[in-house]
Amino acid sequence: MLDEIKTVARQHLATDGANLSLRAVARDMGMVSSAIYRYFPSRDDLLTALIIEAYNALGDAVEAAAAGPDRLDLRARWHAACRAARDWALTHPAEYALLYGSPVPGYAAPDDTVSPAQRPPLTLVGLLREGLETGLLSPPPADELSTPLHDDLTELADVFFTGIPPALLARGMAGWTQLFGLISFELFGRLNQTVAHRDEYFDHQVGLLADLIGLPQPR
Amino acid sequence: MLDEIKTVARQHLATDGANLSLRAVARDMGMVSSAIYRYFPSRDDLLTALIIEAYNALGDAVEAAAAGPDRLDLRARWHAACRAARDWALTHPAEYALLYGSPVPGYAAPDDTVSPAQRPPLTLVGLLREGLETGLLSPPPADELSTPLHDDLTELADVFFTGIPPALLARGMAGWTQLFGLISFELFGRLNQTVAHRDEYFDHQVGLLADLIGLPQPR
DNA sequence: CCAAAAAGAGAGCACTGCTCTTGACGCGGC
DNA sequence: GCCGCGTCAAGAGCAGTGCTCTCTTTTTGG
Repeated sequence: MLDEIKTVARQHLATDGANLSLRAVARDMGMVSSAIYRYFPSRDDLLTALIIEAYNALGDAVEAAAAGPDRLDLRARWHAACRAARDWALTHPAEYALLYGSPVPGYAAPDDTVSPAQRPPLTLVGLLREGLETGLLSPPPADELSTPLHDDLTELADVFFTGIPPALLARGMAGWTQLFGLISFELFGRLNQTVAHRDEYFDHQVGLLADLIGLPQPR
Repeated sequence: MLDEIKTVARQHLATDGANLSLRAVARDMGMVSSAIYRYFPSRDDLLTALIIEAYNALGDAVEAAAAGPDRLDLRARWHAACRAARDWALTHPAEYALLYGSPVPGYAAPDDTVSPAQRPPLTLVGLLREGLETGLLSPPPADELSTPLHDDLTELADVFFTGIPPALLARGMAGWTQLFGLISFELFGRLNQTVAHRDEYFDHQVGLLADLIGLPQPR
């Protein structure tokens, strides 16, 4: 029953975006609107459930893609992970917008969402750690960071990304940011009448970021 | 009168986001809701007016910042333009979200918005053109692009960015994308409990992008 | 088989965007 | 002076929304 509601709600998400209507969902299920409130105490709780599911679906896709290629071919795994994120976003645009679009006004994401939300960036940075451990990836010079930023990122590394030097972490975050920007621009129509070959464009930009991070070229 | 409505609407935008209420705006002005419709035929038209104003405000800020430093110090101008965009976004978060957040469901941006929307990226790419003309910037190797992407970008350059070789244009677009991603992540709370020194973080990431684009270090 | 628990139905409140009709002003021509 | 006309605002009304409350039906368990 919970699943049925979520399924119908996902369909409405595609057309109505974040302001989907509980009453419309109820109508589609042949129920009366008040009956939904037995399962989800409020509309925001329904949204939260959808958000968590979406984060996990995206996380599954990215993690699976990153584990696909040869473990030592970091560049292939980086590309695969990025493509998986983009593919998921293109097939689930409304859910992606819910996750990474403008925050819904008046909606504060509860704590249950933060752990699923961290899965995609964690896998990307996981590639960096593996690169360091296998010696395939050499960290950028440490002196390129200002002191306060250095401290911020070492602390961040201690909590989430153990063993990543701050300068490399900054570049990893740049990659994650850029990946998000690329997908958002494409999805939100910023590439319309601009770039026709979206796949090639995306791959090229992801490759540029791989260069910036320092991922080695395949031999 | 039009201006007064827009001013009040901007205030509501800050709290209610994209789904601001015409009736609430009218209440604040001591009018009845139907009177607003004499000035804006629909809520979407009000949104459009706000969007155009916001694009122009952002464009003004970015253009002014890019013209501030020494004309030949491309890197300083790049940093200034990026900082201006971020500053504007931080002081006008709701309007930024309206421009670059998830598209409002059911709302299609009319053609009046595309020209103001192009001002920020045009100024950024304008820096690249000046760099080429003054010889301060050397374009990346042309063979790093696949053929279809090369064709796309040369065509795009012909229309909007005359004189920019496609490989450089791709890097400029990467910069624009990254700038958008950086601001969005910060504004949408993705840096909470992660990076404390936001200014330093932003500057560092913008510097990384400047490196990728090939902007020369100041002497 | 019958009581207890769970699930749905329905009415209602305050709110939304939007339309239509009605009434109040001010201004120029006769 | 007064009549028409265009501009403005007001009010009622329609269909929709999230949410709460009460009441009835259905299902379940001992």
